[in-house]
Amino acid sequence: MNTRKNYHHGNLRAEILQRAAEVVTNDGIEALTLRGIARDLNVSHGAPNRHFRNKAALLSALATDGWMKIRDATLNAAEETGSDDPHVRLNAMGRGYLKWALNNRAQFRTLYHPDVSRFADEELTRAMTQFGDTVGAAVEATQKAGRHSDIPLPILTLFTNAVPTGVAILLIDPLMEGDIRAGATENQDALIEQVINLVVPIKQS
Amino acid sequence: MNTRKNYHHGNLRAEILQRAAEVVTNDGIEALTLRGIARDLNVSHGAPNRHFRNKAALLSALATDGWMKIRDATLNAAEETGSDDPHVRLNAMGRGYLKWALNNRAQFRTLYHPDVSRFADEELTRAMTQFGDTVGAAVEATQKAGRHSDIPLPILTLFTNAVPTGVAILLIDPLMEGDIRAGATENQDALIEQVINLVVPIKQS
DNA sequence: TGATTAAGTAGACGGTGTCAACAACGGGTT
DNA sequence: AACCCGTTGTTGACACCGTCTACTTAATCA
Repeated sequence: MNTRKNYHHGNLRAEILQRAAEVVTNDGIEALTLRGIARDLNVSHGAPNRHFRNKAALLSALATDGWMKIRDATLNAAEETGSDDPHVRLNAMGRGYLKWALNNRAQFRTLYHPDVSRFADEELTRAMTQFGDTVGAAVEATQKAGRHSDIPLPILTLFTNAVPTGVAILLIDPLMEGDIRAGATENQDALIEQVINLVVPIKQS
Repeated sequence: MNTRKNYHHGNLRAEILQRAAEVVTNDGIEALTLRGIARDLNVSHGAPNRHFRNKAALLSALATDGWMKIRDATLNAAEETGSDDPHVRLNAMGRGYLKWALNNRAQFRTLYHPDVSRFADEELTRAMTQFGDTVGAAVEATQKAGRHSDIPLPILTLFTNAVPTGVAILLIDPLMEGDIRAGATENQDALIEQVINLVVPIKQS
């Protein structure tokens, strides 16, 4: 489609990232290949190496993007409540996280993929840290407001994080679909709401 | 060590599985290679193909073994309580699951690895179903005993499953170790106990 | 204009999974 | 005992992959 005549591509790096995201979405991480992407972009097989030191770096960039996006989704969900009740906000964050994960399954998978985390570069760790800080602060706020005030904050944070993470992984795994028919899109929102309410119950005021 | 003179190996399939488990444990899934295993066993590079149709089938067998082992660990933990209180039993199951996962990190990772679940064979799905049934029954028992009796059983099951799963994945991910220093082995048991108590509180009698 | 550097190309290398053709073994059947 | 035949292991080939190096082209800037 892009009948460029330029020898220089201009923004190959961005196009590689976009195409990689498509491939991961359509065919999964295991189908991602540097040479394949180069072919898709009508570019020589060595071109991607100019922009990504190796395949792990590409994966890493993809995961970095994912962490930033899921952080945005989480934060936006909190803002959209228009409330300043920590419980209401954290509850919304959990739902926002889960909704994003279920609507971007392939990219979500990259976040916890072994090939990614093993060779994480600095950008990736920073993106993860930012996400962790964001939800960490929200969890702390709920505890100060009285939620499980008797247990250590790190434990409460771990628990709070684990539920959306675990639910997303269970629901996304194709093998589980048989067991959990709740994955159907119709009642997806209801499912999310009910399961998140178990972690962060909204106080009746 | 095995200075076999036989042309026929006898139990090559079992040895491949064992060696594969070692490799995964030591160097991770991404280091697993059919040819490498063949080399390690002093066998031609094509030999493994007689026992596993392709690499995915080997991974699948590994995951099947993992599901059976983690089910055993879970069931044993319940038995060792010597109690018939559903809450006590389910609580112990959660701890047994988590302990097994943290002590067998590499194999645990195979359970949710994308390359595995995508090409699951019948054995694997059966092993997963058995695990699911086991904990599903335990969860149902707690609900009948009064735990969250107001919400649908599938939701409660999903939630109960998600916590140990999510916690294990978060603690195992090498990138998280910075954030969650609770992974240290000394207080690992205490951590497990506290986080599981948040999902399945033990009734004071 | 001319030099320097970034960006893309072309070819090679070793490694991998998988397949097909072949060879060795072992257990029945006669 | 001789034979047959299916199982298991071997060998060689193929296509593909990631990565490296040397080369070429284009763009920038003094």
